[in-house]
Formats: sequence, C-alpha cells, structure tokens
Amino acid sequence: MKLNSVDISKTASASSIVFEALRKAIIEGDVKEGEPLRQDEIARMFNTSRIPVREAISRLEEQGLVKTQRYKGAVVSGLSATEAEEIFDFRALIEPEVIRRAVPLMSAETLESARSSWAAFSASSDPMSWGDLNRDFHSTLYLASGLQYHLDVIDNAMDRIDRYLRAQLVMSNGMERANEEHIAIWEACVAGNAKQAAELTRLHISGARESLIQNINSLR
Amino acid sequence: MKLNSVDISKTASASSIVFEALRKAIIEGDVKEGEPLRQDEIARMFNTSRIPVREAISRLEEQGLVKTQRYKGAVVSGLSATEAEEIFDFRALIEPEVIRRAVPLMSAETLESARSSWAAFSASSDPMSWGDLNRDFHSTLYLASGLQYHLDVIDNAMDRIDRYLRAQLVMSNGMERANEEHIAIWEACVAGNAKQAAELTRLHISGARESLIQNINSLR
DNA sequence: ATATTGTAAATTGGATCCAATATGAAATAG
DNA sequence: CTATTTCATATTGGATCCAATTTACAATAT
Repeated sequence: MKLNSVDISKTASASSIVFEALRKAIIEGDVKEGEPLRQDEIARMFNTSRIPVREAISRLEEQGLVKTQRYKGAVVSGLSATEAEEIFDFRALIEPEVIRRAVPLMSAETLESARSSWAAFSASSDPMSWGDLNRDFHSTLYLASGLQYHLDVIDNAMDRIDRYLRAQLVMSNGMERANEEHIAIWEACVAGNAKQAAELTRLHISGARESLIQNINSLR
Repeated sequence: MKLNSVDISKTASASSIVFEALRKAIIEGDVKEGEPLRQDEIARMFNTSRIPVREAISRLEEQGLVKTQRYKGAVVSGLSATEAEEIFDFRALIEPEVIRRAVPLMSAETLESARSSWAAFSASSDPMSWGDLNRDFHSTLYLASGLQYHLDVIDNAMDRIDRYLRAQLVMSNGMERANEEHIAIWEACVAGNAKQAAELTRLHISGARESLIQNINSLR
C-alpha cells in the first residue's frame, strides 16, 4: 500500500520557537535595550521549562542580540551611535558587492518579486510593516546572488540595526526617500546595470547612516 | 582599610568551556566534517551533564559550525569548495577595508606586536601553530581599527575556513609565501600607506583563494 | 542619618529524570 | 533469500529538582 505522503511539517523544537520569538521581539524593539530576559517569565509565556529558553538565549548571545553575565542573566544589548554607524558602514561595504554580483543572475521572477515588494512597501500605510517590507525588497534582490554566506551575514547586520532602521523610516521623509531609492535600484537591476545598482545601494545605505547621525545629534 | 583587590577571575561557566573546546576542535579539524557530536559522550569528557553541552551546541549552530536535526543531533558542518571560495571572497572584500581604516590608527605598540607576530610565524617550524600565528598577525593589525563588529564578523569567517587555511599553509610553499606577504603588509603599515596595505591584504586573501581552488582541482 | 552586616528571596547554572523519536537488529511474511 | 515488520536500544528534547550566586531589604552599629 502506498499513501500520499502528507508532509507533516514537524513542529519545530521549543527552543527554536522561543528563539525566533525572542529574536523578533528584540529586533522590533518590543523588548527594550538593557531590559533583562527572565528565564522563568519567558518559560511561562511559552508553556515550557527554562531549558529551551536557555538554549534560545545562548543563540541570541552568539548573534550579539543579548549579553549575559554569569548568575546575572541576559539583557538586550543596545547599540551606541558609534556601533550603529559601524554596522551601516559594514552594510555599505558588503551589500553593493552582493547586488553587483546578483544583477547578472536575476531572473524575471526575481525582478517581478522585487517589484511587488517595493510596491507593497510603497503602498503600505502601516509604519509597523515598513521594516519587514524594506528587508523583503533588498533580500529578494540579494538572494539572486546565490551567496549564502554573504546573505547570512547581512541578515545578522540587519537584525542588529533593525530598530534604528525602523526609526529612520518613520522619521521625517524617511519612508518616501527609501521608496524612491528602491525604485531606482530596481530599475538599475531591470536594466542589467550591475555597477549602477551597486552604487545606488551604497548611497541608499550611507544615506540612512547619515540621517541616523542627524537624528542622534538632534536629540542632544 | 584598603586591600589590593585581587582579581579573582571567576571560573567560566561549563557551557562556555564546552563551547570553546568544541569550537577549537572543529576549526582545527580535530573532529571531522560530518562527524556527529554525541551529547552524552561530550558531557562525560567534561564531567558535566548534557545541559551545558546542549547550550554549547546551540551556539555552535548559530555560528554555522554544526548543523542539527531534531532528534538526530548535531554534525560538524563541512564546506563545499564553492562555499569556501565564497568565504574567501567575503574576506577579500572586508579585510582590506578594515586594514585601510586601521593603518592611520596604528600605534607603535601595535606595529611592534604585529612584527613579533610575523616573526614568530616566520620562525615557527611547527605546522600546527601556523594557523594561530597567522591569525594573530592579521588580528593584531585589524584590532587597531576599533571596528568591533567588523572584527567579530571576520573572526567568524576565519573560523569557518580555518581548516582550509591551515591546509594551504602546509601545502607546497604556502607558508613561505604567506610569510613574505605578511612582511610586505606590515611594511606598508609601518610606512602609513593605508591603500597599499589594503591592496596587499586583498592580494594575500585572493591568492589563498586561488591556491585553494588549485588544490581542490588537483584532487580530481 | 548613614554605612555596614546579616538574611531571606529571587535568579541562574547544572544534574537527573522522563518522554519522544530515531536506529538497528531480530522476527516474520512473501 | 529478500523485503517488511516488530521491538529493543540509543539518542535527543524537555521537565523538574538542587546548588551556587546575586539581589533586596531589614537589622545593627557608628
């Protein structure tokens, strides 16, 4: 006898679920910088014991999203302005190269998918969704490069500054500007102009960096 | 009353110890690609329970050094030739920029420390130590940049290809060549020539990349 | 009042136990 | 003899318990 093998997608392990949830909460700023992560509390929230929670926290620390001290626990790690700038610098270095190598490999589907990403971004009136849609757009284009390691590293960098990026988007004309720049990048990709796509990406990122500095300074 | 505060360096947690030991064993190739990590076995080796072992494995997975499957455990993740090349590409992109920014910030101490690093590398007849000494040299110079995030990312990239790098060093004239290139990079730093230090670093890395490809091809 | 000490509660780190799943070998059917 | 099934064993995932340490706060001394 043979059955249609119903793909029972195995439920993920508890530690993975906790990890993803905490990661999301941290990068979106739902738990603030410096806020401690209490193992008991989190375990209760997910109806598990502290064991999966501790594994999740180990991973978060390895990713740099939390810092732990022995017997004192984990706190969400913040970024100084300097550190945030450094990560923007890092992105401005690596992402242009990735998109440059991605452009010649972009399929029609990739371009169409990216188009709908920027369209969704452009059309969305919900600031909460801007962060995700922004990342979707860039990730879609980068994915065509097939450079998995680069993509992983970029993801980590994005995780670390996600909060600040979201803040940029809601501030002043951040969203409108990002939108225009997305379209320009996308058009360069459609035209197969790798160098231009790279340069526009670089400007896109360093522009965000500058506006971050401005905002920080305006708070003094 | 005032005492000299004796800095009782707290013993690290068991999970940290296990993590560091496993990391070292993996990057140095003491445990081979594809080899499973048995929690029980490792726990016995360190006279602990499986709990710290599991936290260590979680971190290793986050670092990309092992891959786990639910209920099947963790195996040391290998790198395909393509993946190894990608990481060399990545390094060739980021490390020149880091050293370029580091050069103007290098103190006499930094340069002296780097000099003794390459001297030790040059003088060492023990191939087992070459990997570490090579990393020491580069890290010392990069450290002057103060770019902590970049340094962390570079460290992870180095971890992933450490095995392959060591293989390069012992092969043919890998060690002699690396040694000459180190000296050239160091002299550019001493001369304060950031652009040249960057370019030499780029060549140093892409040279290693090419010789990796050669070795892989020669195995067919 | 302020600083110091002592103590109980809170919190984390780790050990042990149980449950869920995978693995492999023996038993069985064809 | 080969393929399938059954079942015991090995291994991982998670829960609960205990130990080590920190933290908060009351008691005490100056």
